[in-house]
Amino acid sequence: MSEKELPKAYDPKAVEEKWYGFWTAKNYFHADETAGGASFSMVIPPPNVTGSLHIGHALNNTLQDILARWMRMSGRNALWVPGTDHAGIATQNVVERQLAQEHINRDALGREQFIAKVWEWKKEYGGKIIGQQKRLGASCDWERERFTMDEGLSRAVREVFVRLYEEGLIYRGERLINWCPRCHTALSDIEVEHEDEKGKLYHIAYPLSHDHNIRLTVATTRPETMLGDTAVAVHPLDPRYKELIGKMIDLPLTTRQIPIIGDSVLVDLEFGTGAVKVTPAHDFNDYEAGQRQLPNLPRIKILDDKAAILSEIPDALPDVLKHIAGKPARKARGMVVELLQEQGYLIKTEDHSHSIGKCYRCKSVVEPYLSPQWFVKMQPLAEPAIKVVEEGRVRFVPKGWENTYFDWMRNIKDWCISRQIWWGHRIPAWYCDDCNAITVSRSDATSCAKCGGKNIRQETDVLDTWFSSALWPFSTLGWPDKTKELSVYYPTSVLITSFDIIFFWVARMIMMGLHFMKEVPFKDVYIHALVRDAEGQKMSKSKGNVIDPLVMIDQYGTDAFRFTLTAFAAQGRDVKLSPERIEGYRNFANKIWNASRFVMMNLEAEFSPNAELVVQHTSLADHWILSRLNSITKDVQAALVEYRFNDAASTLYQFIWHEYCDWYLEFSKPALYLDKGTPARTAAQTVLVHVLETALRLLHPIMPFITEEIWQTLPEGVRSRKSGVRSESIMIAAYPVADEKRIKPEIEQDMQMVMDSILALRNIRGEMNIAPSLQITAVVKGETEEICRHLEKSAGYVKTLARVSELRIGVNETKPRTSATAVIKGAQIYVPLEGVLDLTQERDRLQKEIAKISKDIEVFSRKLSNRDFVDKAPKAVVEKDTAKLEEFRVKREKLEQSLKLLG
RNA sequence: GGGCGGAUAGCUCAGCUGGGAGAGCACAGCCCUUACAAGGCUGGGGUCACAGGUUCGAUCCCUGUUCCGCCUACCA
Repeated sequence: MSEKELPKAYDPKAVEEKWYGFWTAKNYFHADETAGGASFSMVIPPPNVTGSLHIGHALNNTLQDILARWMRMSGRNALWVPGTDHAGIATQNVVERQLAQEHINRDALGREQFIAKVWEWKKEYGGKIIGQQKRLGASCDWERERFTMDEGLSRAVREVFVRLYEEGLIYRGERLINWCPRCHTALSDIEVEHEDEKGKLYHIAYPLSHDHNIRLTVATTRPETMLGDTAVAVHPLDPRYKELIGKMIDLPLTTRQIPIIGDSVLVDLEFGTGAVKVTPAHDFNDYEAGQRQLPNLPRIKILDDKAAILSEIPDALPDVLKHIAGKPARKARGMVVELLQEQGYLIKTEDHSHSIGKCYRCKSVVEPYLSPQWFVKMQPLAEPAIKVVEEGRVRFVPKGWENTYFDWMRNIKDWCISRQIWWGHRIPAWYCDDCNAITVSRSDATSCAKCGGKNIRQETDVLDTWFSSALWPFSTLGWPDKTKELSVYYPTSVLITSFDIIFFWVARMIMMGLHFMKEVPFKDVYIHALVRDAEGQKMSKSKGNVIDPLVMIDQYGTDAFRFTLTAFAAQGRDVKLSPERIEGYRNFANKIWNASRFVMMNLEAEFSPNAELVVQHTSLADHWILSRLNSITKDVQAALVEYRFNDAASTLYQFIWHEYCDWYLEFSKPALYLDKGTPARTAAQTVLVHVLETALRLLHPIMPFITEEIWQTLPEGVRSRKSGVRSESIMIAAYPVADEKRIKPEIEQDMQMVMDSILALRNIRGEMNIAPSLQITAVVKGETEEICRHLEKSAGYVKTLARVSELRIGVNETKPRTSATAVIKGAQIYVPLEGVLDLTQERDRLQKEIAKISKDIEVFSRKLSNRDFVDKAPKAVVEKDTAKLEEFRVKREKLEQSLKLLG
């Protein structure tokens, strides 16, 4: 047989590292900005340095790698920029925890030392995820790997900050913001996750100042904040209370008297008691209502930065504070309620569920907190960003996500960008102790820009991590310098990401890209699904349902894992993943492996394809598989263009397994068993290996490793060439392009008839329990001479694949006595059963089939006797159905005859 | 409260602009046939969530209902 033999089963471990090393050594992943040609570019969503590759990254990176490899093979100057995000709060938390184990406290360490520790940590662990992306096969240009805190990107951050400040789009002010008492920092609105919680609604009576016998009952879920109440609101149209507006009320537990105000936004007539306590320092609604109604309404803070009750609150009774000062808000709640009850102010308590905000990093309850922060004015930036999506200059795929984007963008609020942590880009602003002016500067300031004084100190806050991510598409390409990279690769071609960071990242990139580059950052945004477990649950460590990509890769191989993710990445659907699925595609990899092994076994070492021989000796099966190959090449290309990754995957799966392996390899066997050098054999070999080689190239973007491994073992002459030069790797070979002339529907139809005949005969064998080893006789009655001639030519296929020793074909053939019958389009097939038959079973089968077809006939007759249908439906449809009905009738007649003949 | 998506075979899902319901897995039967048992061949299995409407005809379009996800919100 052959000199070249592959191992019997595909072993991913043995090949993956080898080829990844090869590709890297050859520098294939590197994109050359001076190379010219049409470019294709993407930036990776930078994973957190703290992260390790989870299944979401794996899907995200796989899809990008498919595009990168496909585009590269298609001749584009393809760049995929990798990198990591410093992930301010997340990383600081991780390092703090690590230090805590060594009993080191952040504050004791000091800012400088702590940051040094984080860098140390980053150096040691920050590269972990990069290594994992490499195991996934990611073809990123690693020479261009960036980090959001590296020198160049930090420069971009400062440039952006200063320019926005100078344009008046960044400002500092005291506002009510979301505060995480655990991380000890401000958060932006979208960094707060809302969760439903079962709580209580407390009804508390506030006595009117001028007459203690009249009491107004307010309802609240947070009684402890009442110490910060500075008003009570009622609806201005509420007949119960409108007389009271403007009157004063005594705030229980304090000596404070506060006004009753009317506010139609704050108060819902239908809810609670119709009266609301107003705590502007600790509630967003109340803060806004205060600004709306009484700009001078005092804001009394009652919680400190750890969400504990302050020890000094204006007008609070001393005994109250002695009691609860220093207690966390939640604990204080019960104590306040107790006090109110003792003093007769608590009217009642009822169950009530409402949503509370939690920190997206540490899940602590977030407090509205009054503090000075830095903000970006968003509306001027949002408007052009809305426009480009409306105009289609940025296209979301699937389109539905555009609504999500618009909703948020049209109601956008100013972005709180300051964080009270240490790890991140320190805000380049300096406060002057002499004149209080703020100096904002690209380089570290040494004196006050206003008074020239040297008494300045830098802002201690750092920027929100997402501030630097927003610049990613251009900062990674060298901005603010005018680089060749920017001119070649910006705007990038497509961004691949998941929906949960549309606000955090996608929207902000569009805004910043438009503002600073005057051009969109990417033309398409492909939003992929979220990966869930087999039960549809979000994967999380606490649920214990996490599938570790690295474990899957170890177990089933990278290619099988990648293929699984691709196959399930249907647009707009969540991916439900389970190891069994990966196993299924591991089997696919093995199938490809063995098919290749078969091909190789049937090639001489010195084999070289012979195109001329193919022209002269091409069989029907050859034409057929070539037609199918070109047809699916077209489909795969079309699917990739439209980001229908799953369609590309299933098309290839279907073709390789069920057309190439199941049928074509079997068809080719007779020719392959001819003597060496026989023209028909050489022709078959040529087609066999050509289709394999093309299919491997089509599949390479999804399954890079196995395709390279097999491709490299193919004989020299059959590996595709690029401009006449044999490619030294499949990853730089040309991506197949369909040759439309080779797609021949009539050939596919002819082949279908052959396959139908084989299926029919197999079916008879199966149903009649004819031993597989037993050769049978088959009689075919074709409806026309043409059909008979065609089947006669293909008799070899039928004989081999259906194990038929004697095959009689003709228009005048008749049904032999006691034979099984099968009807296919254009012919009847009979198998004499003498010696092998089970009459009862066969009778059952025929009766069943007659019943089935009778039902079809009934349906169609009814349809065709409907005058409306015949008159109004398109002619072609009516004709088609009429023909079908006739076909069914003939078929039924044949079946009934067979049944009779069977006796 | 607002919005989006889903409901098709036991399971997971395809079904493009309406024209006799599909795949994979699982299941059952038969096969170690010289590429592959991680395999081959064959088979069973569905009122397309429910109720209306449009149409000659609806899994597909429209309306409503129920259930399930998710996003979003200033639900004291």
